[in-house]
Parts: sequence; structure tokens; C-alpha cells
Amino acid sequence: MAAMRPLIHPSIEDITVEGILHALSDPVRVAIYAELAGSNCTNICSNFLQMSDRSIPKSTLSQHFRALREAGLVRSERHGVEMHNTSRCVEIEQRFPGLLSAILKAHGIQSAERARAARRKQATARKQGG
Amino acid sequence: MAAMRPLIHPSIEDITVEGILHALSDPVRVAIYAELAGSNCTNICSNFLQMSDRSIPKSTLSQHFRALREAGLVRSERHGVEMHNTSRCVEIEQRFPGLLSAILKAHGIQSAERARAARRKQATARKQGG
DNA sequence: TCTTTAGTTCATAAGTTACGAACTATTGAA
DNA sequence: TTCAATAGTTCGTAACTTATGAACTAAAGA
Repeated sequence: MAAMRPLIHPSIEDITVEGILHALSDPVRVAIYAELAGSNCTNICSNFLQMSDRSIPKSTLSQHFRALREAGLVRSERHGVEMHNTSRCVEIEQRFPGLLSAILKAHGIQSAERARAARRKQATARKQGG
Repeated sequence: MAAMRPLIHPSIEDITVEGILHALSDPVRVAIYAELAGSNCTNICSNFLQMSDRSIPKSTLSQHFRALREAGLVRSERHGVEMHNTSRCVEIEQRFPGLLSAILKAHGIQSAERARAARRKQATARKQGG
């Protein structure tokens, strides 16, 4: 009972801007997507439990991948016991040119800024501490 | 009782990519924002009840404007009895170059496509009908 | 067949959103 | 001044969404 239903991948013309923005408006999902699409759209993520930090429960991670998949952002294929997820950014670039790269670029700027802020804070704490 | 609290506008460095994407992942809000930011970021929307179609209740519209404002996308100022909303796209362009224009462009592509599909459907219905 | 690995589904608790009713704040007229 | 009109805000609540533990499935290997 409770069979595993087939994975749903919208066809390219059914992908919506709202759907993409909603999927990427979650910090965990945008980080996953950035990692997947990062290196020229050629990454595959096997073993998603290894992705991101270990603090996120696997059922939650599974839902996040489902959200990315059903928004049309990734294609998931089962390979044995693992899932291979690949970004659909080439297709999406055709339909909405520049959209994903602009989002990934903005995400990169923000991550860099946060890393810098975190380092500054650490340095201050060290100085205060002793 | 239930005083009207001051309008909240995040400073530019507190604006997040996730916040922007979430705010624009709603079809009503992205349409409002496109109208506001459309003509080179210089539009003002007085009398928001006149915006979009009349089908959206004003309390809902008020919440949508709040969401845009608190995500940092618009600046709202009371002028007499009306609200003036202006896009903050110049500031945001500095912080996240290309992000908003890519989203607005994608939204434009999608709207045009939908309008074309609607016309096609109407034409078919006319042919079927008589 | 049994076990392990990698993930999915389900139930539900927690959080978010939409909208009508009641309110506030400003303007303009009497 | 008071009163009415206009333009929006706030609040309560019902409807929807999301996160997560527990129980499950599906493939691979011993």
C-alpha cells in the first residue's frame, strides 16, 4: 500500500515564472539549485542526503526536491537506489532568457556578503573574547 | 484602538533575494510590480483600488502592497488620503544587478504567450459556435 | 531470503494567506 | 467644529501550505 507514484516533470511550456520564483524563494531550495546548476548546468546530484548540511530531515529534503521538480527546475531520474537530479536550465534559458542566471548571480552576491559578514562577526568575537 | 502602525521599508542591505522572489511569486503581485516598474522605474500608483481588475478585495490588495513594501520592492508614501507607491528598482539594481529586469522580462514573455493562447482559444470558440 | 541504502508517503502540527467586517486617517463641505 | 466621503489598514477566522517523524517502498547486495 501507498505505492510510489511516478515523478512529475512539467513540459517546458507549462513552466511558469511564478512557479520558478516560488520554488527558488526558499533558502534551502535556492542553495540546492545553485549547487546543481552552478557549474554550467552540468552537475548531477546523486545521493541528496549528502547535500547541504545534515540538519535537514530527509523527508523535508525529499519535498524540496519535489518542489524543484514540479516547478520544472530539475529533472529527477532513479538510478538504482539513488536519485539523479539535473538542472533543466538549458530548456528554461530558451523560454525565459537570462532569468535563472540573474537569480543565481544575485544569490551568489548575497552568499558572498553573508560569508563576509560572518567572518567580520567572528573576528569581533575573538577580539572581545581575549 | 487598533492604531495604524508606521509603514516598514527595509534598508537596501536588508533586502534579500528570497524575499524578492517570494514577493514576486504571486501572480497578482508580479502584475502590480510590472505595472509599477514598467516604464523605466518611474511610475507612481496613486489610488491602488483602481489598479488591476476590480475582482480583488481591497483588504487583499492592501496585504499585497504590504508584502511588496516589506520585501523592499516598493516605497509607499501617504499623500493625503491616497498612497503613492514607487518601485525601488534603482536601488535594487545596484545591489542585485539584472535581477529585476530579468524577472520583468520573463513575466512579459509569459503574459504575451498567455494573451496569444487566449486569442487562439476565442477564435476556436467562435468557429465552433457558428 | 534478509539487510542495507536511499528515498517517498502519510498524518498532523505549525505557519501563512485571503477576505469580510470593523476600524483609522485625511479631506472637504456645511 | 462637526459630518460625510474617500482610501486605505487591521483583525478574526477559515482555507491553504509547509515541516517533520513514523512507517513505508524499491533496488542492490550478501
